Amino acid sequence: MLISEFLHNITNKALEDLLKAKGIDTNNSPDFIIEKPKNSDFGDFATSLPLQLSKLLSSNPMEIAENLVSLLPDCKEIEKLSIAKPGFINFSLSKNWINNEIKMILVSEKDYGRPLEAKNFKIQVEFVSVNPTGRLHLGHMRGAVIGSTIANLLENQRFNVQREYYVNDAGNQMQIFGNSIIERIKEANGADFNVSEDHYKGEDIIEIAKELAPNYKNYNLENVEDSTFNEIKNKAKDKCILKIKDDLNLIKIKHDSWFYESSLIDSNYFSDTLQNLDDLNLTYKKDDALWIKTEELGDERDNVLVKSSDKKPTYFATDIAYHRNKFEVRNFEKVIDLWGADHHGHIKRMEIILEKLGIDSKKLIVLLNQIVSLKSSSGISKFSKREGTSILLKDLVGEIGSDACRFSFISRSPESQMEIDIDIFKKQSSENPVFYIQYAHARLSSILRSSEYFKIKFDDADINLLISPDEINLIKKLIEYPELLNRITENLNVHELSTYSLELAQIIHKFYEKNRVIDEDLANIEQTKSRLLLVKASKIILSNLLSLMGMESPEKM
RNA sequence: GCGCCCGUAGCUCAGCUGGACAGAGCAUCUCGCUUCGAACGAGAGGGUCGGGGGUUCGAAUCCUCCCGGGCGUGCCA
Repeated sequence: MLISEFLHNITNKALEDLLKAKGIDTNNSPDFIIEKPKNSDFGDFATSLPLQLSKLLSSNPMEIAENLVSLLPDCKEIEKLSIAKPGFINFSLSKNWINNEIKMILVSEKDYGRPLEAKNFKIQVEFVSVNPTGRLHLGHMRGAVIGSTIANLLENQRFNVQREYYVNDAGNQMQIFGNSIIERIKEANGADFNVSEDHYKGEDIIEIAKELAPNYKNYNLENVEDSTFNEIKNKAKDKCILKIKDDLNLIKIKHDSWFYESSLIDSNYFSDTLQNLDDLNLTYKKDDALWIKTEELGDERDNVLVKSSDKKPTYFATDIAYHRNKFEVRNFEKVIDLWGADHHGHIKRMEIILEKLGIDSKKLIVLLNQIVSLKSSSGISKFSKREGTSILLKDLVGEIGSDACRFSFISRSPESQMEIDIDIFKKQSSENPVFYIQYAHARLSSILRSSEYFKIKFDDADINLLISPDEINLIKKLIEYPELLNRITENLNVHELSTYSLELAQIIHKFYEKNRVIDEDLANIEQTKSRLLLVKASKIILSNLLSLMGMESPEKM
């Protein structure tokens, strides 16, 4: 159990006792939190419960605080309880308990902060899911990095996690993609070509077309037959997906599952879903199209499921089938989708349809990240795949590296709007805070190498010798780690990982500057050993963090 | 117009379900390497938390109204 949970439990017990003594129904007891105060003078944890109770008990918060404290049990975890104006209770943890945590870090290593047993709970994290109509660019990185970090974290917390990429290969964009490829093949083969407004214009498209061109030298591609069109489109799609996989690989992302939109149609699961909606009396025909009655379910308007023009399903229609499949066929107990903010209007109608299909929509969690836009001296421009004006992921990673890229996106909360000035972005990458964190790791590694060189064994070191402010600060920061992981598992705010990493690195650097670890004077060997223990524990936590964020933990830099 | 999101230091951003003096990095200005890595540390300056009301013992955080920006409001995805 987390220490904050433990403190909450005993405080809650004291609260109930207090209310009973006053003859108040315990059902009225307020929710309260145990939190870490910003100022460490106020102990390791604190609660403002007495302030919250003031009205209910109609008495002075300071008195309530005293009463509550008197009702709290003596326990080995707590060193000191105190009250502070205007009505806080402050908890200081016992040295003994803290020392045990440090030992736990050293024993558990990668498993520190993880639950002991695997959770039998299937979670799918679906992220990236960019149309296979070109390579990934800067605008796609945000969701990719956040999604992969969430998946890493949930896996770390022993959920049964599947990382999925949804391949939108059945829609209109694929037709445009196919047409674009064919024009570029014609171009590559020296024939007349016609790249218009509606075509994808990026270098990546030209590259794919060039690879395919030799196979179609003797084809007349002017009025191409459906079969040939589909053949070319599919070959180009496959090549494109391989390139997307290469791109993802560059930023340490590997999906477990690639789910094709086309498979929903081929397997008749899509038509089955339509039938299902029809059975629920949710669809109707109008203007030669098939509509769904989302307005009466609370959406802004009704939506089209099957288009009149080509009798093909809309994105929304196949997405209903896709999400139904996640829950009904594959039995995920929770699904986390990472979408760009331009999809936010899509959430509500998806949820109401899921409910109609008998699926608890709370099982679907959609995380929106705000769209990334490019800023330059000429103003703000958008990433446009169609226009090919984006900055390719592979180029950016090649220039500034995966770790700096990942950190830049992890460290911002998803709802913050990013207007990236690419020159500043690149410049900041060279001095990216990730290097500050990694440098701390490299320094710790260096110390441990020295200890091996001097053959200093410190398994039996005495943690009680760690008493300087820098050492205490470091220890306190380390034992926050399980609380951090627990919190992010709940709120999915992975940018807290980056904030914590920076704080930890800072404390490590301060500790390093002021406390020489390896003292060559043998009279101080016990202190050397205890500090080595702390160094090792710090390195474990730092390395775990970097690993969760998908970054390297360098032994040397 | 309507809906959702955002506005915190010169710049990029944190600030965890309201909590105890508004933070970090970069940039600017000082200072510190004969000892484990100076990709570091110590210190200084810099903010009416977009603005006005309100709720509360307490508001950057909640409510409301303005201002400014993003996204959505397709038989695109």
